[in-house]
Amino acid sequence: MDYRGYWLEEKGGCLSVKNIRDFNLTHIFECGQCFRWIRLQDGSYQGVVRGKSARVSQEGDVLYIENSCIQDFIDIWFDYFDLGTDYSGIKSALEKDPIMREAIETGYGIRILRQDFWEMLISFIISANNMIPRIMKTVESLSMLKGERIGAEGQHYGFPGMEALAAATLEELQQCKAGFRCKYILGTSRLMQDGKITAEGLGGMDTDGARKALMTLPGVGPKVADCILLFSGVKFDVFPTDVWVKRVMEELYFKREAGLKEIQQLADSNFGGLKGYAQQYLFYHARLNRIGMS
DNA sequence: AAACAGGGGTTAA
DNA sequence: TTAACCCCTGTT
Repeated sequence: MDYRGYWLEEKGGCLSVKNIRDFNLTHIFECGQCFRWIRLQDGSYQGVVRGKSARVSQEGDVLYIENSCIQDFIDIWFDYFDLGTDYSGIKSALEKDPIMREAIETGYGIRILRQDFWEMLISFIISANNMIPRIMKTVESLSMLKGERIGAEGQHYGFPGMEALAAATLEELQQCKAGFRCKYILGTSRLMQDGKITAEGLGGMDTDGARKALMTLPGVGPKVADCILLFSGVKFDVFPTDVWVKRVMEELYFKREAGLKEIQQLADSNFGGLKGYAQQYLFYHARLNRIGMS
């Protein structure tokens, strides 16, 4: 059947989605936005989304989702993979700049996943002063520790809810190897229980107000706040600047060392409201080509 | 084999 | 503005 320009078929418990454009699973899963998708030997990816485990793969303009059905596509995948957004338009708006043009060529299939706000909040607290393989291990063990068993054989775990983490002890959380970040996870979980900070609430504020509100939570500084806003789809006019983005901006735009403030200003004047997307293309480009190293 | 360097945001001083 | 925080990986 046709659903908003995509052709859907169910075959033997596998859903195929035809006519995907501006879409590459490697670009999407390796651009630093998510921590729960693992690349398997055959190039497919295994992950957990909204309390369900899934395996996805891609051949050209067809996306395959195992153990999924048309209703799941309508309920989950269309939104999760941001399939209602025209990335060709975003890319051509950004491509006026020759440096961005090259970054987009590298990561042409990037999409910003619409991930769960709570999961992003905790995941990016864990990401501070940390590297991706370790963040993935910590998120996984936190899920095994406090999340619910899911999957056909119960071999996977959903991301733990706010109540489960708020009720944990510091000693319990230390098992997931988050180190000094454990006290931030616990502190933020307990503060969040009053329900004063929500994705909807932040979405209604201006971007700077939303960032400041998030920064009242322990373990959330400016970079982590911007990641949370961007990767949960609350705000797209943020430019999370980690070491890789700093390096790529210095190497390609400034041709010198640059401070965080001037990087933010340049991103704003060059990319405007699309700077969140620009950051993703630049991050992927920088990491893949090790820009700014050596 | 054991010791050490490197990586990486936020917080508190 | 700068040191301390924690743990894993890679190198000596």
